[in-house]
Amino acid sequence: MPRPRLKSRENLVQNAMWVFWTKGYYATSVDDLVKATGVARSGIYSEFGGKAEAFQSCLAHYRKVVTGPAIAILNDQEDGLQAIRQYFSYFIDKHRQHGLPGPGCFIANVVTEVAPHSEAVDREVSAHKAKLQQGFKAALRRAVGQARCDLSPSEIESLANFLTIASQGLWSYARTMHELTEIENFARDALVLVEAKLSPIQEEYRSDR
Amino acid sequence: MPRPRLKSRENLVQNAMWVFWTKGYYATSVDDLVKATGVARSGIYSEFGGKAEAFQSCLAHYRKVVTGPAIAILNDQEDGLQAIRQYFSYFIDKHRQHGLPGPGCFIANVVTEVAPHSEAVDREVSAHKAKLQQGFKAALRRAVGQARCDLSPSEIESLANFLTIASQGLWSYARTMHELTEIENFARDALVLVEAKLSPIQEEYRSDR
DNA sequence: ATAGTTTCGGAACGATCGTTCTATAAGGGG
DNA sequence: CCCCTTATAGAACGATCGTTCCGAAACTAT
Repeated sequence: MPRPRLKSRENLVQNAMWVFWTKGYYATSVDDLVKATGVARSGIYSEFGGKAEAFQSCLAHYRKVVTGPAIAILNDQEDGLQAIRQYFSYFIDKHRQHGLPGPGCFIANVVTEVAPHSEAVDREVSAHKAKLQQGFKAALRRAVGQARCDLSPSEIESLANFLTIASQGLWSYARTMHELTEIENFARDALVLVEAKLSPIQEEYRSDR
Repeated sequence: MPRPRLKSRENLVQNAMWVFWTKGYYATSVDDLVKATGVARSGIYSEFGGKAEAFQSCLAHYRKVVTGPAIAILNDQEDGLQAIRQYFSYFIDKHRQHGLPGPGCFIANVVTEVAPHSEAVDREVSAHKAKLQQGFKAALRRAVGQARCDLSPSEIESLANFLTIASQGLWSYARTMHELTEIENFARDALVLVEAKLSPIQEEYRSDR
């Protein structure tokens, strides 16, 4: 009965997400969304409700199609160390496709710009952080078992938390980096540190304080 | 001869900086600056030139009064490890004063929100990153000497780069953290990793790939 | 006291913001 | 065929944006 939607509606969320991701929330106008998506103003309002809700939907979409698969690698790849390696490779590949300076991680951008102003966004960010951290933890647990070293559960928890926050720094700076090797070097160094932690004798040489 | 400026002009940059720092660039209006600083619109325009220039001045001011002293600790504190410890303590103390969730690091906020849209801001961010990284490098060099271990210059460079980017993640997430211990734990874990790196025997147990 | 100079407070500008509304176009069921 | 529903494009809304402008206030040097 009704007039059929134009095909542009199929990719509405995907295209809107890209605009918010690269330009940020406040610097993106509804007109930007109209132009970038090819969907009429009313279409955007009927689909999302408003700019704030559109942003929220794009953020959820990002978690589903971008960070979801990345965290799945951490959870599913049997070799724990290899899982962490592939997690970084996943984002590095994305940045290779997008070109540098890249868009970084949508969530990393949102943490500083929007999360402090919106409870709903803050909850989404917290949920992501928890999922990522638990992914790192799962991967580290497997790595510890495979390396037969003696990291305690609380040490694994700490290291997972550290990796979560540290990689946030990487995806932030990816927005200003001009060379892919800068990202690759960080990932390599992170893995070297994890591997050092997994060395069975690390306890003997703890610092004195 | 002329009418004297009100005393509010003395703290103009300081107060304007705080607004940009906590609210971000696009979410801050010139009216917000007027209200927060107590300086008339014309005063702000005669002082800075415009909103963009005001932001640039505040960013430079932030580097002078906030990150400058922090990086000075890395460069001046004789004990290299202690220098890194005090660098983190410096920001943790600031967040203790400000309360949580805190403002994070102004520059960390700017990297994601503004740097991709402004060459001038991007240059300021790059300059900061270089200074911080070279501070970490100087502190690490002293720490290596004091621990009598065998880290190569390029390994020191890598570790300094890693710490620079990783701490960026910390100051980003500080905007959403509700417990000071979350920040303290990250700092502690970072130092544990550095200390592990400084163990003289770490080379023997390198991973196989 | 008066004239001169600069800041102050706030009105006013055009542009753009997010949002709402309206008239038109496009198909499916009677 | 006509009607009904819904999406479209775009006009229009009030609010707010960054910026400019102006009269009144405030202090000094004469």
